Amino acid sequence: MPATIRDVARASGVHISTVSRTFSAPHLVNPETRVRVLACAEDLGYRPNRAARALITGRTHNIGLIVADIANPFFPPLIKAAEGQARQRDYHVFVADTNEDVIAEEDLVHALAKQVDGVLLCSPRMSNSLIEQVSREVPVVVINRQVAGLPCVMMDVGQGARAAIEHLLGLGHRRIALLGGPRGSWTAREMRRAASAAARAGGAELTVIGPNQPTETGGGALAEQVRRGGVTAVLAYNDLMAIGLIEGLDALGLRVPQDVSVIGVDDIALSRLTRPKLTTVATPTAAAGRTAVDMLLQLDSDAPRGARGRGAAASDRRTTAQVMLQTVLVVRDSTGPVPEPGRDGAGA
Amino acid sequence: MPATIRDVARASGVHISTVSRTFSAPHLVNPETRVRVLACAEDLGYRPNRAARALITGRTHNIGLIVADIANPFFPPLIKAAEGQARQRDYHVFVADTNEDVIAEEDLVHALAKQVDGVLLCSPRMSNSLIEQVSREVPVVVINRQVAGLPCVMMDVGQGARAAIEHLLGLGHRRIALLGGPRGSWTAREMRRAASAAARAGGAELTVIGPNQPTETGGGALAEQVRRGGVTAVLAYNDLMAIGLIEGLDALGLRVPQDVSVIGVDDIALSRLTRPKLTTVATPTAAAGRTAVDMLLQLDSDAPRGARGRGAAASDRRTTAQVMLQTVLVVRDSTGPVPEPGRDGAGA
DNA sequence: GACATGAGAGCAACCGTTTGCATTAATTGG
DNA sequence: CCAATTAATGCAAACGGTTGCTCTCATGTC
Repeated sequence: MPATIRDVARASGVHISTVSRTFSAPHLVNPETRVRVLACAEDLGYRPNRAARALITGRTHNIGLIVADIANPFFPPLIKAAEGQARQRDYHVFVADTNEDVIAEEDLVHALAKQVDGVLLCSPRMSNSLIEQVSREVPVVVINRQVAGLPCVMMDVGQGARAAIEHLLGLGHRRIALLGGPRGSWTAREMRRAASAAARAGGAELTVIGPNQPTETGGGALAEQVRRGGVTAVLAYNDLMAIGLIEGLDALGLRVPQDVSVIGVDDIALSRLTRPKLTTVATPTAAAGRTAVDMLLQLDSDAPRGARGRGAAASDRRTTAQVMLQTVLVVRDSTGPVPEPGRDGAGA
Repeated sequence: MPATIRDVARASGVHISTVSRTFSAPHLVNPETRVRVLACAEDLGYRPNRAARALITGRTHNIGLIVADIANPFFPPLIKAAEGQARQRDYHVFVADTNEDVIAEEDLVHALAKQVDGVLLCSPRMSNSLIEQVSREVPVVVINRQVAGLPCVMMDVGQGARAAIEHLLGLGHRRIALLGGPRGSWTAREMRRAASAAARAGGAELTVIGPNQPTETGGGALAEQVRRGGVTAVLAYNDLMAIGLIEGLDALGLRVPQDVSVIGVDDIALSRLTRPKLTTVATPTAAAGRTAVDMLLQLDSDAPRGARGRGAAASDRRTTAQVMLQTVLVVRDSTGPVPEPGRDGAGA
């Protein structure tokens, strides 16, 4: 069985409180004593029991990260960044996956609440009011969504979508489709708003198809619909859907970008590997992960010990930071000039 | 602040031990009392504090899952399967990522040890002796590696590699390269052994290139070397490397499968999306995840409470299960007949 | 009617830490 | 030389649960 603080105390001939202080408040113990205690601890392979420590300090030094789908290549870079940042601050990240399921999401966050000091909700699918309720139980930072009164880190997909549409307009496209994201996604709503506005401003027609599953399969399934729509360009909710769509279009004999231009969002590693290489809106996922961890830890150090919950949490925080990270359009090979130039009267 | 067991006891007019039993041993409390307690608990939003419970029961109901690289698409399906299986058994999975780093791996497993009931070591890069040492501290199930005396779940990549080589032999290839995996990988060693044997048996020449980083970049970087080697077929350590290699070969003007045949391992979702679609050895990752969780939980229920560690753990377990899961070769479009048939005198 | 039986609930010790307070010894200032 | 301070340590009460034991009844048995 693992050595406890008592074993160390016995071995080094001091009281357990001295051992405790040797680890959590070294300046309070005599250097000589300290080295002796440390030696004994080392000797016995002692490691403080975090659960016991958490019980009394109220700090587990763990943070939870809930993502919609760990298999979606969008998330891993964010997860890694968060883990790295947390590790630097002596925290651990526990990742959990909801399978894009609202129920599982709620269950998980509750289950996690008690064993972490805070939760990062990444691309949550649940309702704002549910999120607010959760935030009363455990400190929360929301990623990829705006929730009033809660700390959020968002990526400016609105601007990204606008840039994408303008890029297409510049290539002469006037009939464009938007492949919508999953129901409940804030990002999907933002994209839709921005894309519609940009299309309208440019005198183009934007057809919205969705909501959809944000996967290759989801994208591939829409190929037929895209063809029937007679559009010359498509902006997809994410790269995965874009890639699936290209695959699907290919099966229908439509070439990208000769027949149809396709733009994705996220700039996942994969988008550089497919052929054609994907034009996409790059989102700063790693930065988002790091920022979110910092915000959560900040929140956490502000909160007086044991003062969690009881409604006050969300409201009386002096400044509830909301960070918007910039996106950038990366033009690669999946977009090109509209097939029959001038047909819509754009140029002349 | 969250309601504690005492609040519930007060509200329902019983002793805390009765509340405790209402949750952890319902049959010991009078049905009437039980419903009253449950009602109060519900009312106060009471949820047992897992940390406190863990302190005395020695069971956290969490299991740790340590993977080499969460961004490698090989892992997510395994993670998801493990999570699902665990959830069914009322356990939670905490995923952590080591970045293919031996040091981080060791740190993580130690940090996790105290807050979980067991650890799943997936594709560990550390030495066998280190793994054994770790297993003395916390129950461990090893995935994707064989460690004597420890429960392991492996995938039969040896057989897979053999099948792959034989497939290539059947297509007339006689000069084949093997792109090795990362240093310390058991899978890489197994593949190498089996592939060498199969090649020798078929009268072919096998060049081993490696060890390498098991990523697209790692694979892409080897294109030049593959060309110089003058081989007509390549078996890569995994799909990611295979895909990277194809990309790299393409940049050098070599076509797959016309000029070079390429086979990967894993059958990640992506391998169906690239062009050409990848021929690959499918590994039963989801099954591995589920099996590993079951084995760990089994282990855990065998162990008498608090009897962890002290050297006995590994040795006196009556049966240390070692499971080998089958792999299967999936032939797609990245393999084809050798360029100049008969040049090596195979057919006639 | 005495007695064993068992169900239901309470009591209190315990899990491994942290931490406010009390105690002691050594150091400083006047 | 005494009082006041400070440094180092010990003491014991928490934290939020679980569980072996004890106690009280109500029931069933002969």
